[in-house]
Amino acid sequence: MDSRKLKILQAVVDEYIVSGEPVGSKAIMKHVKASSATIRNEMAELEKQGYLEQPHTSAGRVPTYTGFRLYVDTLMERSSLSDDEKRMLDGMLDRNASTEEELVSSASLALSQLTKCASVVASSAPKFSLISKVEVIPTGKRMYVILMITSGGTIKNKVCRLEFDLTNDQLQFLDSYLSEHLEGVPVDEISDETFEKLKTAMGAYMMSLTPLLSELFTLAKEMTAQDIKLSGAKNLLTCKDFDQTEIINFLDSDNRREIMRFVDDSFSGLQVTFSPEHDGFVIHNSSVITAPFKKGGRTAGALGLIGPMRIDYAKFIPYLEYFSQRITDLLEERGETEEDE
Amino acid sequence: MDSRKLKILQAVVDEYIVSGEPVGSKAIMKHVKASSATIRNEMAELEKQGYLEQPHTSAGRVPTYTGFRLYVDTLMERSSLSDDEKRMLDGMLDRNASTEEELVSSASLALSQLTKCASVVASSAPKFSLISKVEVIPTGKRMYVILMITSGGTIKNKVCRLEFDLTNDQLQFLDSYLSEHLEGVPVDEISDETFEKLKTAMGAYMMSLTPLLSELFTLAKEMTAQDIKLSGAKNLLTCKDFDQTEIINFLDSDNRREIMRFVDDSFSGLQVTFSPEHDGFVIHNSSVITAPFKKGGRTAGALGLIGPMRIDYAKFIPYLEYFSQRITDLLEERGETEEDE
DNA sequence: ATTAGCACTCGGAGAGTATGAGTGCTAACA
DNA sequence: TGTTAGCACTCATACTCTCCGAGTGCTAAT
Repeated sequence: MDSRKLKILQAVVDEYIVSGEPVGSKAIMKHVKASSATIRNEMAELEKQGYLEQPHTSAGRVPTYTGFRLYVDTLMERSSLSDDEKRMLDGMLDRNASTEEELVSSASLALSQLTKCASVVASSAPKFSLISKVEVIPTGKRMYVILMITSGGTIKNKVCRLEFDLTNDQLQFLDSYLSEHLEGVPVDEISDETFEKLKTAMGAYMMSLTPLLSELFTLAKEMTAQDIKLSGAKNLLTCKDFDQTEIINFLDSDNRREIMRFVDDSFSGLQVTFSPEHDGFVIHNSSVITAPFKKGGRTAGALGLIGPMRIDYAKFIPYLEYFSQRITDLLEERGETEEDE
Repeated sequence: MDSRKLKILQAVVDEYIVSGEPVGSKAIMKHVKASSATIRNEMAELEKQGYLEQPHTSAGRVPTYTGFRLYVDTLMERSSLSDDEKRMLDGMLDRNASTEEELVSSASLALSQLTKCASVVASSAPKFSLISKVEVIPTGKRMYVILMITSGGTIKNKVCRLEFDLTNDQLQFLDSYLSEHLEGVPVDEISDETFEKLKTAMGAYMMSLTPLLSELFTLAKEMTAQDIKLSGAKNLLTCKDFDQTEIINFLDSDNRREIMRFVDDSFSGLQVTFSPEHDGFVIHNSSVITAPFKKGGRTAGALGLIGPMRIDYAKFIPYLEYFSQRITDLLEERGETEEDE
């Protein structure tokens, strides 16, 4: 493809990103040394090739999804971060966060504030992390709390209401059995089979303990479930590129699944995807940028940005990259002092 | 005040609630035996008295806040629930909920779905509940989890990252000290003084344990903090009586405080308040209905509904009352089988 | 005191018009 | 042959104007 045509396409996208309105041939003259007539001819061809489109006959051109794709993949010139910017981004990260989750959340919050978009954190299920503690604690009559902690530092608990109170015997047996057989086991190894095995191992206590075990089992499942957290979702509402009712529906729906779909395969590296590439067009006219972060050498999750297709890629992609790099670094630092996991 | 005038006011409000548009004199004729001219005269007077107002000269009348006040306080005819309705409401309540929180949440969710409004739950801080368990659990290097459970069944935990690892001695000492001196203590008795006392009691361990204690202390504070949960907030966005940007701002702001303000004094009984009565007009044109529920004879929280001023009071107030009654009953039933608290 | 009748008001919908940004095409030019 | 100036054409947007009708207040009759 003609190099001038590419330049024109780039100019159209650049211009469209800042203005949000169809771009005419005259506006392009600032970027490309050619007359408006020439540019018009080229734009007509770019339209035939599917990179641009006209909302109506007498309007300027708007990049199509294919146009954005090309722009992001090869045309765009990423701006690199100034030291000032780096300092600012660093300042927004919560370095005192005591958990990985808090650290990543702070990055997500910062992103959503800086970009006025929604930001998402997908903590990949720490499948490789081990159960470091399981405990059943009686609280009030017939009420029990199951507590589970992993080596990764995740803590979850579940309240369980039984039909009958447990005897001390039962409780002690359960407690010692659980600590002996579950602690040190990778969370993702808790399967239906382990559940069955556990049940039979209870022997005479089986009847009374089964409800507790089943709760314990679902708790373990929740542990391995990939978690997703959205921040700044409200920003999407005020973004005029989106259809408000569509956004409301999106926020209403349980969007975890929806989001997961297009965050999932981003774990290998920075990635930009557009709504036509997301199954079922979750939000029309949107794009998603994701960057993975690592922990102990393995991808531990991803940081994402959900915004309109005309988001300022050149500026925000570096933000995202910087955050994911810093998170990786910080987790590394910490990892050195914790040998388990 | 003239009885016919009251009837007319009632008719205007009734009509306005269903239509959402200014009500003309002709529409009132269906409800009041009088000619449109008579009704017009009366309406003009009601306007002078401040109960009605006209958006513009040639439009019908809209009730003012004062009009709504009078309507809700004395005019309105509450519909009573049919058996079918009761069954439906019962069905929406999660009777298997293992915690009070889950139970009340299910009611709140149901309310927001039925009314297409936002619903709020304010669990009054269970000040009278006791700490039934405090535990410090090591997880990974320098990482500790503080776990606190109250007799009411609330569980909270906090991750704490220390500068140095604790010795077994320190940990054991802390654990036994905490269980001895904190378990059985009402959560709201944990004050700055207890914190100081705790610190000095640590003796030689003080230096190393203080960070943990301070986290423990904030955890206890969080326990007594009144909690508020909003469901169906999105409904407010689609409600055409509200200014969208105002709603977005409201959702953006940390609305707990805002909401608390007008839920707080509702703990004595069912109550309807209007936005002009809420400090700072949190949302223009809104009204809030709240109903308290009890536990062990004491008010334990309130269920609330946030909607437009033209919400269907006659229908929804009974819903709210029914839910709060059922919750009170269910908590009572459970209370009987749990003697503590 | 109530009501029928009437003139008046005013927001909102619809039609017609002007504007101007932007196009495609043609013909001239380097 | 690729580029450009010029021009006629298109069409969304904004604006004005008019009409309509729901609803009012007032007056005079009941």
